[in-house]
Amino acid sequence: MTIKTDHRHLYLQVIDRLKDDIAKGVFKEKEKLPSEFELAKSLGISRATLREALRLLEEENVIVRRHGVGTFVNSKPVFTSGIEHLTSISSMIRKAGMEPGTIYLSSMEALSSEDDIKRFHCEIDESVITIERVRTANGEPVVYCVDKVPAKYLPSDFLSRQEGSIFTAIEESGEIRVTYAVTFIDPTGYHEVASPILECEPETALLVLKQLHYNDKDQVVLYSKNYFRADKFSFHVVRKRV
Amino acid sequence: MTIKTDHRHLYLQVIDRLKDDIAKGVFKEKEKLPSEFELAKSLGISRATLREALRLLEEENVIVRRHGVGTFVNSKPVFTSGIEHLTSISSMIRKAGMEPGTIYLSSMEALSSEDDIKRFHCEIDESVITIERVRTANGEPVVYCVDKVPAKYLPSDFLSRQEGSIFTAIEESGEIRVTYAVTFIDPTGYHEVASPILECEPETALLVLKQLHYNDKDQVVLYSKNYFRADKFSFHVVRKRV
DNA sequence: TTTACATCAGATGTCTGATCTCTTCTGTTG
DNA sequence: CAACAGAAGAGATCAGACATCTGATGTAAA
Repeated sequence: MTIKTDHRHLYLQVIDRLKDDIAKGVFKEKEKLPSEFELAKSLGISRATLREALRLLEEENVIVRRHGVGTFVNSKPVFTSGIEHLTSISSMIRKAGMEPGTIYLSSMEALSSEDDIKRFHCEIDESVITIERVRTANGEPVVYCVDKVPAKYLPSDFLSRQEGSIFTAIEESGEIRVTYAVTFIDPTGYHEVASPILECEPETALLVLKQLHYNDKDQVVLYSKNYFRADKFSFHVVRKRV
Repeated sequence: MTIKTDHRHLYLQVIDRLKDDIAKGVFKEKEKLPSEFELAKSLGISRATLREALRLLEEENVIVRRHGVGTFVNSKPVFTSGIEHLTSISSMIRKAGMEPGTIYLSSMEALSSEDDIKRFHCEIDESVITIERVRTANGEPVVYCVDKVPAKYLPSDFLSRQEGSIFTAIEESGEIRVTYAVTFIDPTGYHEVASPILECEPETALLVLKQLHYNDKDQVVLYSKNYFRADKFSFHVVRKRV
């Protein structure tokens, strides 16, 4: 029994536990999973709860269940870093085996523009913070980021910090949690601002991801525009038949 | 009672039924859903089965459940046409209010190349069909498509048809069903083959989607490379926090 | 009047244990 | 050897109970 009691729902903890076990190799590819009855017993939970977890793992393509046969671990834990998962740029760079870095270009605070009001559904006299940064991989510039966030969502001392993740700063108070984002994908050839900053030739294509980050109340809390060097980054998506 | 008995699992039928009801407006936005007990009773199923369906609907963001409060219909059925759903180019064009068309450039049948063998896990002497087409919207070229598919997956008379969806042709026999695809997103500036075909200037950016289509046995049955005019198409993704 | 606390009803979360149905294996029979 | 019947094991579904959370309401104290 751990000190820190996990207050999240049980089936979510079970999902994490099973994913961990699969990742650690406790359960190997194909076959392997014990029957629901045994698995529930060994996890110390009821079969009903285990089944809720299994159903979601099946939906995520982590496992496959066959009536009357058993539950199987799906090999290929590949696509998990696809664009449909919201991950930070830092972790993407780190996963590629390189060291992420950040160069702050500018921060400014201004009253909300017409676009801001539309985006954030905020008041006309609200303060909105705009931050420009360049993300680097092993010291080389790879992404140019422009982030906009209403000042009320950030700690008051944020502008003076000049470092740290905006994401983390927003969630710092504990009142806001970014749960999902809608990303618009937009290829660009030469971009007069981004291309020089990223030190790339005019013929190097850029991929622009415009993202609206939402909290659990479906309010936009962060708008970011990221210019990726297409020759350095690769994105993929798993598309499901509907 | 309908004649055709539905042999799919019960919880899947329940999901469809609930989605239908929401679409039809039987259950309106927010609030509305009866308690699990009542809903199960009115659907003639057990609460456990209903809960399996509800859990998946929650995962799909169709509903929201709050412990001790109730189950609510999530408004905004918006983003459903995002890139994470596998839809045909025709339907994308039609949804934009334009008339889709197809121009066949070439079809050829050849023995598998080294790449083909790697992609399809096929034999070295197998026949692979390559089809080049241009998709049009209101007569204007917007997408250049190169599709590759092992001949064994297609009806023998396919090459002589010169029309119809490759997708449909593959599934025609009833033995194969494409269940999902993995799409790699790749922006390009000028492309020496695609750009002239799409009649676009060198500075018009292209978005290349390379897709591996899988059947339910996780075999690659179709590889397609689609060049979209970036000024005509827009893609978006809903990214979930993990 | 306002605030704080206790209580309660109703909803989802979890558990137990049983039955139903599907798939696979195995042994019998012709 | 093939066809069929049965058994065993697994997931699918069911029925009902209890646990826990949330929101509303009533009541007493400030």
